[in-house]
Amino acid sequence: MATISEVAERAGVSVKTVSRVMNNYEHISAKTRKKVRLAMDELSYAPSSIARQMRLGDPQSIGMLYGDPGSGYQARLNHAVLKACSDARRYLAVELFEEHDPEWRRQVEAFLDRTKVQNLILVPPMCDSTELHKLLQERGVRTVLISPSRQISGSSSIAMDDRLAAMEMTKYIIGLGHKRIGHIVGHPGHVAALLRRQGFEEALVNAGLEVRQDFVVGAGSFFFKDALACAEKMLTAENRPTAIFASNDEMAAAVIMVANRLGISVPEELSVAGFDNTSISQTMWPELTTVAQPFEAIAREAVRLVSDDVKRDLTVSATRVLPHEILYRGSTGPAPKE
Amino acid sequence: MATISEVAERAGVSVKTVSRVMNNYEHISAKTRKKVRLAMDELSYAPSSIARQMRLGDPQSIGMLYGDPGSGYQARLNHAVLKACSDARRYLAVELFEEHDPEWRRQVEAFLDRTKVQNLILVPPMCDSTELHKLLQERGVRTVLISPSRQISGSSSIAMDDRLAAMEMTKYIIGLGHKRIGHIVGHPGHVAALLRRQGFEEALVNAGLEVRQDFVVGAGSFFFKDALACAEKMLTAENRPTAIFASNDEMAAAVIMVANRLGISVPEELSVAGFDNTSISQTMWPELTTVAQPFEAIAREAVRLVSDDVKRDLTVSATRVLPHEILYRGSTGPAPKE
DNA sequence: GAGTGCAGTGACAGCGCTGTCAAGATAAAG
DNA sequence: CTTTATCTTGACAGCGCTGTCACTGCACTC
Repeated sequence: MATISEVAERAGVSVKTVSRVMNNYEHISAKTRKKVRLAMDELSYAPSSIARQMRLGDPQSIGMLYGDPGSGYQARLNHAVLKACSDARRYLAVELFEEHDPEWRRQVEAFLDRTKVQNLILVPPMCDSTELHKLLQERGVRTVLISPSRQISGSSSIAMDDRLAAMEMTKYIIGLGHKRIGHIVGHPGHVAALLRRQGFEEALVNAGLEVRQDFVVGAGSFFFKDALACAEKMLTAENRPTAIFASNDEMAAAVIMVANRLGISVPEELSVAGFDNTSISQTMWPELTTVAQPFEAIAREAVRLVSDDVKRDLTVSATRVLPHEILYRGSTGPAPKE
Repeated sequence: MATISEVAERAGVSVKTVSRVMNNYEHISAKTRKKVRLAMDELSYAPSSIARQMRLGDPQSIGMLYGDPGSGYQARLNHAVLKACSDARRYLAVELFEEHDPEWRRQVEAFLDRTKVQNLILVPPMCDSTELHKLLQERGVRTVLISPSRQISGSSSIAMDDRLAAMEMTKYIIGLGHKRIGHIVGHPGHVAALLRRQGFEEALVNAGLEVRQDFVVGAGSFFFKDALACAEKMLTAENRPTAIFASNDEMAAAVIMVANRLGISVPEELSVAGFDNTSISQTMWPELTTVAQPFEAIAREAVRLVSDDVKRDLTVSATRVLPHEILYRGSTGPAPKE
């Protein structure tokens, strides 16, 4: 409601000075600053990001390319970014991005033109498109990548430590007494899937357990449907595993499904663990033990990174790794007695 | 890239005239109009919605309050609205809305102030908040409701015919030869759940089948977890149903889960149908027969409704009902022989 | 006491667009 | 051939904000 000039009038200063206070300009006397702050509070003034953006490319504006939230992961992430912006009182311009659309280039350009966004948050899979990065670089748009498969020079990125988390999860399962543990591998094109597998195998090796190759299976995707066959293969094998750690929640849910069908009870006869803490993990019954991606923290950090403080002199691309958490829920339990 | 003044220059007219052409102003000579159009095309000009919004409340701008997309329904709907705006080249301002947040009022007001949005698309459950409507009315914001539980005077709304769809689905199941059909009721606070139940019962009655009250159960929610018990109750009953129609996909998935556990094969011994066509319906195996909400059409219509053409003289609130579709997939089949 | 430097502030313009008003052009009317 | 009504167009201002530049003090120097 309140406009900047009302604040200025109330504080008895010029409009420009109010602007300076807002943007933490250096050369402002403490007294003036306080006066302005007070006036702003009294009028509960919030700057209009619209007007800011108008000033040809407000460096404050944030954009996000929004993929199809078909997967729980996408949905959670999009939501988290939205929330982080909302909390930070930052305006988020959202644009749909359809990978397969041959028009995507035009779409993105139109988006940038319309919104004059200078900062873009890119989530998977958009963050791995070389073409997209080239376009953005040409246009001088700064990007922050969330869990990219590889570094892009000039972009900082934020991720969690998939390998470590997978290791911890596996260690936990081993700690429950399990000896025969299976893993369902995710999409091999995603680095995350590889890292999770690595962490899994590493934990087994560390514990002196054998890595049975017939217990590390994957169907080339992250999908429920494809995981069904993998789970079936493992669970009908001789000396079947007593625990299965899937590369994501959806596939873990498939394991539970198959176990149900085969009359194997979870967690009594089979422990199941997933990864991501997406909605399906609590939809299932028993609820899935899983790795909680720090979605909220990741999003908050992303917003922070595109903010003023962080100078863009980093030609070196920094990666920030955020801590995860393991959620112990009903789908895992002590290994059954032989 | 191109700005309005470039277009004006190229067309040899004033900036204002270009603006008039864009907005389909009446008194423009055909010749001028054509010239301007041509110049716009040549420069592939797209108006900056930012600048428009700046002109204090661009009536073109659309906003949306964005709920937690935890459920597949929410995610699909949000995505569809986003896509519709993108296709219509309309700028969508998105704001998170947390029902339980005591600060919601402030949040929404700040959002409206910041963005000057004049049109708001409201999806469930936001579209049913009396408080919210009061606030929006005070501020003169026009709203379009998607699948509201009840009419709000002054707002037009868009919905599908839940009752009819449920009837059709049930009729289809009956057509497959099923005689004992169960229904899992959704959240009784949602009108959709009630309508679906009505449609179900109506179809049974029409077919001369008995409505067994022990086969119409609900646990007061739309959740997977709660549906498990309902399914179990029905499936362990004597003379169990040979088909179960759940009020949404998530609960239908739960039915499949329970069936698996009980060694009842789907669809050979039990047909299962859901509602909504959310992602879980294709995540499941067999894939769920379900009612496809016309998400895309609903969203497109919503965008159309907030557009200029439709005058806001409708003090009467019109409801537009969009056609649904039934998706026949693997989870339903002919009734087993007795 | 005049010169230099910088902290602190404001006047002004302009981002891309549209509402207002008024002028010029044309058509209809007298 | 004027007068009036109507159509078509442009000049101008201003939405809320920030970059630029220029100005005022005051603290130092020599």
